Amino acid sequence: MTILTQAFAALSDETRFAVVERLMSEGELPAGALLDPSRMSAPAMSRHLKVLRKAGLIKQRIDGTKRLYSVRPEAMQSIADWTMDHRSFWEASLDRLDAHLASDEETKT
Amino acid sequence: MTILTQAFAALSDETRFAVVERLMSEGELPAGALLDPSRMSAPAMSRHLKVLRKAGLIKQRIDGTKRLYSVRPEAMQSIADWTMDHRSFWEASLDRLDAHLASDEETKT
DNA sequence: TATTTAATTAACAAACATGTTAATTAAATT
DNA sequence: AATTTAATTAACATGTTTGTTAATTAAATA
Repeated sequence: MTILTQAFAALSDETRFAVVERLMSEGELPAGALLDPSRMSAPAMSRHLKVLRKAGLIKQRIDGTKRLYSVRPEAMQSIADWTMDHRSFWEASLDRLDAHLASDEETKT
Repeated sequence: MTILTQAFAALSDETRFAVVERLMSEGELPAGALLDPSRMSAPAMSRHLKVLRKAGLIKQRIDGTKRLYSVRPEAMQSIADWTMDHRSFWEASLDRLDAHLASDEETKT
C-alpha cells in the first residue's frame, strides 16, 4: 500500500473521517474528548486512532495519562497535491461540461 | 456512508487507484484494456470497476460488447474541494513549519 | 501506598472485502 | 444459426475490519 491509498483507507470510515475533521477545526484533543460513549466503546475509538496514526494522518502527544491527538498537515497536503496533480484533467473536463450547459442555455434563449 | 468516505473507500485499493490514474491520463478505456491477466482475473477487475462506479468515481458507456470506462471529473473535484475547504488548516500549519525550518537555517548562518 | 483516571492491548465474534473458477449474458463474426 | 469475443453475475473460500467485553498499563490523586 502506498502513502496515498493508506490515507484513503484511513479516511474511508465515517468515525475516522469525523475525527480528522474535528481535529482540524478544533485542534489537538485527547482520546476521551473524541469519544461519544453512547455510540462506541473506548477500545473501538482507540483502534480507530491507531489506524489514523499508522496511515500518517494524525500524531500523538503524551501528557500525563492523556493521549493528545492532532492532524499531521503533511498528510492532508499530500492528498491535496494528488488532486492538484490531476487538476488539468477534471478542470478541463468540467470546463467542457460548463460549455455544454452554457450552449444548452443558449438553445433555450 | 457519505459521498466522500465512499470515494475514499474506492480509492483505498491499489488496483482501483491505478485504474483511476490510468483513466485520467489515457482517457476512456474498455474493461479489457484495464486488465493485466497475469495479475488478476477478469471477474475480479469487473468487480473493482463496479465498486468505483457505485462510488461515483467512474462512469460506463456501452459500445457493442465493450464496456468503456472513464473518470467522472465531478468526483475528483469533490475530493479537491474537501482538501481546499481545509486548506487554511494545513497551509497555516505548514507555514509555521516553514518558519520553524527557516529559523533553523538562520541559526546555522 | 491504595485508588482513581485515561487509555491501551488481548481475545473473540460478526460482517465485509477480495480473490478464484464456473456459469451466464449479449453483441459481433463466420 | 453456430461460434467467438467481451464482460458480467454467481458461488464459494480466505483474510481483514470493526465491534464487543475483559484484562492490563501507567500516571495522578487522596
